[in-house]
Amino acid sequence: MSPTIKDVAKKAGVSIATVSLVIQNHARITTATKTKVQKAIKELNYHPSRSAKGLVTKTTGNIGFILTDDHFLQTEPFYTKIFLGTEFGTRGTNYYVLLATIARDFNSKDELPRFILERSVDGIIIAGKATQDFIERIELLDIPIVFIDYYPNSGNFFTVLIDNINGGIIATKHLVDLGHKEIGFIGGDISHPSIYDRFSGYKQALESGGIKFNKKNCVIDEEDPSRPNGYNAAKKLFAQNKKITAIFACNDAMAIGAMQYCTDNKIKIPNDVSLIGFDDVEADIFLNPPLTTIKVPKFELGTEAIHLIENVIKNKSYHNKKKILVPVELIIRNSTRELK
Amino acid sequence: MSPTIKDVAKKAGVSIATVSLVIQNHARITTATKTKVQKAIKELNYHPSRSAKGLVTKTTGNIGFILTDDHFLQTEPFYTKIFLGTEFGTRGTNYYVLLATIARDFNSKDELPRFILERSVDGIIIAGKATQDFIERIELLDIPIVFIDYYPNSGNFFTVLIDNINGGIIATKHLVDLGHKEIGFIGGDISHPSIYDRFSGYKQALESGGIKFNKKNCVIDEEDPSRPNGYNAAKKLFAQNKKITAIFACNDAMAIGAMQYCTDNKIKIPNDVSLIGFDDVEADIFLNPPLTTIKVPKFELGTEAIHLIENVIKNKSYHNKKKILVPVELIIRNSTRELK
DNA sequence: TAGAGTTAGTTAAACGTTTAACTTAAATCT
DNA sequence: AGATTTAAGTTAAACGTTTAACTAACTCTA
Repeated sequence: MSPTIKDVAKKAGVSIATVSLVIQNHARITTATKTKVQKAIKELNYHPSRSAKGLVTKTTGNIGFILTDDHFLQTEPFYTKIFLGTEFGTRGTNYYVLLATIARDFNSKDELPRFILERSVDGIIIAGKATQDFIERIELLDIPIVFIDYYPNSGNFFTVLIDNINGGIIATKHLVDLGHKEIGFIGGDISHPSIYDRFSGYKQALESGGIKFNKKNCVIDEEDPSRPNGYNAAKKLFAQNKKITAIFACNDAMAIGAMQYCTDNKIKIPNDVSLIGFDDVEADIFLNPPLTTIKVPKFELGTEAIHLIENVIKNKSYHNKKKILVPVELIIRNSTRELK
Repeated sequence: MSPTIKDVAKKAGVSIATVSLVIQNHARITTATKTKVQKAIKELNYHPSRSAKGLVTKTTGNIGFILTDDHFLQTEPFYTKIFLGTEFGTRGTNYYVLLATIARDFNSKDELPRFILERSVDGIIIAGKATQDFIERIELLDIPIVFIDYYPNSGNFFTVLIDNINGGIIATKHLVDLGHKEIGFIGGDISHPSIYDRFSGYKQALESGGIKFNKKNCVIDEEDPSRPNGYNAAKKLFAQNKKITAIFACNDAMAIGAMQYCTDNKIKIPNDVSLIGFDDVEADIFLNPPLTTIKVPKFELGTEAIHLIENVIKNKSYHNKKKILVPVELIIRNSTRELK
């Protein structure tokens, strides 16, 4: 049987309360007894029982991670990386993270994830878009929530966000710096704050570069930013403006689709048109040519979310909701080049 | 505050023991009181406290899922799918699954995953290869273990496996049926039972087809089955035998690498050579041409593992270790064709 | 009809922590 | 020196379940 706090107490010659206080490194304990107890803990290889602790503190030590199921059907393991980041982020803590997927179109008929119904989590992280219906039901529960790469416009939530505006700016600026003037933007799901912000960055950089924004250079009506939609968007874009010499795709999936379109239509990248994506997914370097993109530190988004929710759980009172912005980085590969 | 078993007992007019027995649907309870209690549970929206239960039963309700970290750096989300399958598999159960990654070269200096050290799991699932060092340390712990897509040759473990031999057979038979005679095999990490078995299937099907096995048609010395290694293996293969008309790659990643090699060297697929992979990853359908492959039901591997470990946990005594074989399926796309 | 057996439910202890309230001894103050 | 404060640790109750042992009410059986 595993040793309990009693065994430690006996071995160290103190009461179990003292052991408990040492574990929480409470100020009341002298360093002398502290070391004594710690020694006993080491020697017995003691680990406190989570159940017993949970019973009295009414905590579970778990954090729920929620994702819409469609993300796992995608080729690009974007949110998977983020999830992995959360797992890594818990290493210094006493938390475990529990994953659950919900339907992309979660609605009133759907059940909440089991760990929520059973109150098996102390807080939850929602990555990517979730339906309003879902968010509203979760909010009623009075459980700490942190969003990643999304925030509902219905309130002021804790969120960790990609610096999409700046990403949009540096991506576009890169093209401008290369001498391009007719710079297209292709995007999908423009109502998603991330896509919207990338588009904003695009417009800002254009303006800073003295280039007038032109609606004809934009295709933003695709339903979501997937490869096939990137293909379609590229087709539409060239139909709207034949003189395009550079394209900024709102993410790498669409960029890959656009690249496919170009290949199919004898448009050489980067000779005829430069192409830049956003996200930096693994597939990028296997493309022909390897894709220039904006690197999103996916892993970090996860670790930041853990730190944030930890704080939110600790200070329930801490109500000045706040957003954490994770910086992005330009990765120049071979799909962009100077305009001749 | 959440309702407790006491609230339910009071509402139903029974003792808390009765409520507990109803929850476990113990035979001692009449249907009358059972329904009475269940009604109270529903009305109060009662959910038993996992901590309290865990404290007395010495269980945690968690299952650990262990994966070497390199899998998450790969483009193909193979094990991610399996993990997701386990999550799905727990829906009918009372388990949660906790993910942890370990180093690919885990050795004596490395720490075991936290949930193991803290005894926060009732059983663990190990997906893919793990070092002998890791497995040995885990075994000492006397905790139920189930392997997925791997098994150490040091013993007789519970495992859920892909039917790799049959997969190798049907893949090769497909090529044989198309009239190919000079059929290459490219593989990496041949010491991995999955790769080894696919190779066995290849040889068996060759024999059944009346084709003599030829070492010159095989490249099996790549370190692991990745895209770049697929590229290299294809190069070696053609260097060994120019007359190859079909290739069976041990997985899709290598097939994709091989396809790249062919493209770079003006070898047309499927006109000049037919190519078949193994796994059926998302990327396959975006390839040019889309890849014929053997579909591995990744999701199912996960759900099967959950069912298996559930049983192992339940019947600790059940020691006739057993293997579950998950069937595979031939998916014909455009990378294979009849030999002219 | 008494006694034994069976059935359906109850009682109470136990699980391993945390923490408010308490104790004791030492330090500080007047 | 005696009273008061402070410091460091202890005591004991509480958290919400499970389950062995018990009880009371029936049902048989001879």
